[in-house]
Amino acid sequence: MLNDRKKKILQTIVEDYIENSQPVGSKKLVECYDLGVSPATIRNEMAELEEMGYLDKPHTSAGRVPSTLGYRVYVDSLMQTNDLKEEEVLFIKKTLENEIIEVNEIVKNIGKAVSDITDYTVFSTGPDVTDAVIEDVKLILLGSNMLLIVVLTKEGSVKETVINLSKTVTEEVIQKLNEIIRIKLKDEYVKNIKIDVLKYISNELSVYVDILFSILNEIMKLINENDITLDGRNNIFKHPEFKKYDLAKSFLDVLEAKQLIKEVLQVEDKDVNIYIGDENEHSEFKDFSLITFKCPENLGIVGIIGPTRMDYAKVLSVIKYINQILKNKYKKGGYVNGEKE
Amino acid sequence: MLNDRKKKILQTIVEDYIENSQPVGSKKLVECYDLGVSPATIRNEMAELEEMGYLDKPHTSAGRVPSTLGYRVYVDSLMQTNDLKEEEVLFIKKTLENEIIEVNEIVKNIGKAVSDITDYTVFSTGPDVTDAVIEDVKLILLGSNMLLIVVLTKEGSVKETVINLSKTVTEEVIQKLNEIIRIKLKDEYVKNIKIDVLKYISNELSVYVDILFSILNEIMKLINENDITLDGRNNIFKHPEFKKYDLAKSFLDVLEAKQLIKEVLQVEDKDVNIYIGDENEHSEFKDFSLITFKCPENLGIVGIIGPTRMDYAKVLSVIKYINQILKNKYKKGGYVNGEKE
DNA sequence: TTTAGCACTTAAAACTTATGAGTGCTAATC
DNA sequence: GATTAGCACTCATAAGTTTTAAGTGCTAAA
Repeated sequence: MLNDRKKKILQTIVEDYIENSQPVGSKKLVECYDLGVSPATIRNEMAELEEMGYLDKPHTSAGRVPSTLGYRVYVDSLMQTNDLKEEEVLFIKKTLENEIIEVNEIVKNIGKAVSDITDYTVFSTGPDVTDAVIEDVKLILLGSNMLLIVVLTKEGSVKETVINLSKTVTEEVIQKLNEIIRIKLKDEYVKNIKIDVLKYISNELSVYVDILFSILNEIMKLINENDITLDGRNNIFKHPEFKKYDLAKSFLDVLEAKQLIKEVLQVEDKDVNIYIGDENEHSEFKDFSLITFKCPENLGIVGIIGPTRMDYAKVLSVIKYINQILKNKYKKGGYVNGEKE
Repeated sequence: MLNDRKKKILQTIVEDYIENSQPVGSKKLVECYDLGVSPATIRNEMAELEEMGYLDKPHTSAGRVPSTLGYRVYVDSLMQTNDLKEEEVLFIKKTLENEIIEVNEIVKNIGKAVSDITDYTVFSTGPDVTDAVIEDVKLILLGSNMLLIVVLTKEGSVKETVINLSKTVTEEVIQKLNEIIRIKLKDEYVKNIKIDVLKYISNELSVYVDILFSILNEIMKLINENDITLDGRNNIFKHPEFKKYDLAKSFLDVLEAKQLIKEVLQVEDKDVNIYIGDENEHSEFKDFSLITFKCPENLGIVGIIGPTRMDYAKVLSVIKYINQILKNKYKKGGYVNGEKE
């Protein structure tokens, strides 16, 4: 479909534009890159590439800019990932070596590393809870009417919350409730825990049925919640397109829409997905590009968001490297309760 | 020092500028406000006010703008707080009525209410830990080598963290450690807990001295940490001065500097402090105004940050009202373990 | 097929000229 | 003496104009 020269030209334009954020003209292309033909030839090719939909022209006398389709082709078949710089490798290693207590922290470290190295904004969320299996539930009475609920999963996630109890209960009652809940929920897949299971549990114990129900309710909330961590929020200011007030504002507004971000991260597609500009399903993202990365061993999902003129190759190189580290480190089925299995 | 007319003119200029963010001229002043004199007279007065340092002139043909000193005088002696609108009163009441489980949530609710009503950015932090008295410490073994540490204070704050244990320990050992720690720390003022106390505790138990020490260490960290909550981060976009890219950027950068914000909130001055522009000690704040509000009954501290052209009267009215509600609600010495004492 | 040459396009930058809001001063008025 | 009408002056902003330069597309020659 595209001859080699067109491919080369398209690739060069995309890469130059990503680097300099300036429309690329035929003359510059010939001068800076070794293409072996004259500007006129390039112009002819560029005109064809534009007609085919791979390039856009901001206006007649500007150079060319990649279209969404142009980026798409670049990302799918022209781009190549590179080895990271030594300091980047070291930085990632160091960040991922931070002592990890709880499985959700792994993805937090990843998010931090990626945002620092790429200069983009990164959001991340821990292991998918619906795949999780409950390991243990602990109820701890604090004072006379606060209850700390801790849910542990086999994957090593620890989730806690504190609730108010509607009436005062004794340590013994709590222990009994805890025992019941533990027996019923231990080794259960989170996705299988439905309201009727909870009803069944609460039926067994009629005196404290209201307390039990509110505890179970809270447990449901806990295990189904997945917090979003945001890194490098202000990194947008490092990219010239965001000097436009409105774009910066809409970007920052998107970051605040946690629910939206949750949805966007829950893609059931490949492990690494790239959504360029208006390829994004949600219109709020149409001026940005999004790369999602599902970490191996269900460690979590990371989303990198930046301008459509994003350094896709760089981001993917980083992801690739991190993916490899994670695979080695957490090879055999995940990270459980603070140690490798 | 300032005659009544000058006061009236200064007040009117400040208020008009706060409302419209446009330099105020003599003609407009006479037209819109009932001053009873001609523009020429106003001009003479304004020239004097400028000479005295209360007004600034962006340029010859612009109107006047309050200087820091002008705002200062306004805030100190000209401004009057107003009753809130009914819907604002209702909104605050509703927000503060949210079920509160833990004492730190009160100030979070306050922060949210203030940022929603004032359209400024608000940060908040819970009760001052150094005044706190430890109520209880709970150690809960999760799996074989994760330990959940919970510290309760008499004030009703609950702080938790999970640590990795360097070696596997049994439930019994943890119980024993917990007992020792509880006895030593219960009813102790946080500010009195020093390293030597901890050393003394750990000396009593020599076998697990390293584990105990890391637990104590973590408890120290926990009780001395005070998280900052941020509300209405993107509210800055509601104020025209932040259409200037650089100002918006520096504002958002300040918000990320959590350590700086912590310092700024720890003022040991009055309960309500107003820092206008370059009155701020930290140069990062010199383009903004900051109002700090120390909630009654040591519930926490709230900081409201906005442009120097901030609606001080509005913010103070809101603070005043909230202060009154809090005083009534938590009258007798605070909020303990989920209920009023 | 490639390219030199050139007329054409156009955004952005650099000037230029209004416009108008606001001032400060002077001299007349209350 | 305080106030104000009148008016020349200032200056940022907006609007309009010209220049510049980067880039294009087309034609005809290589």
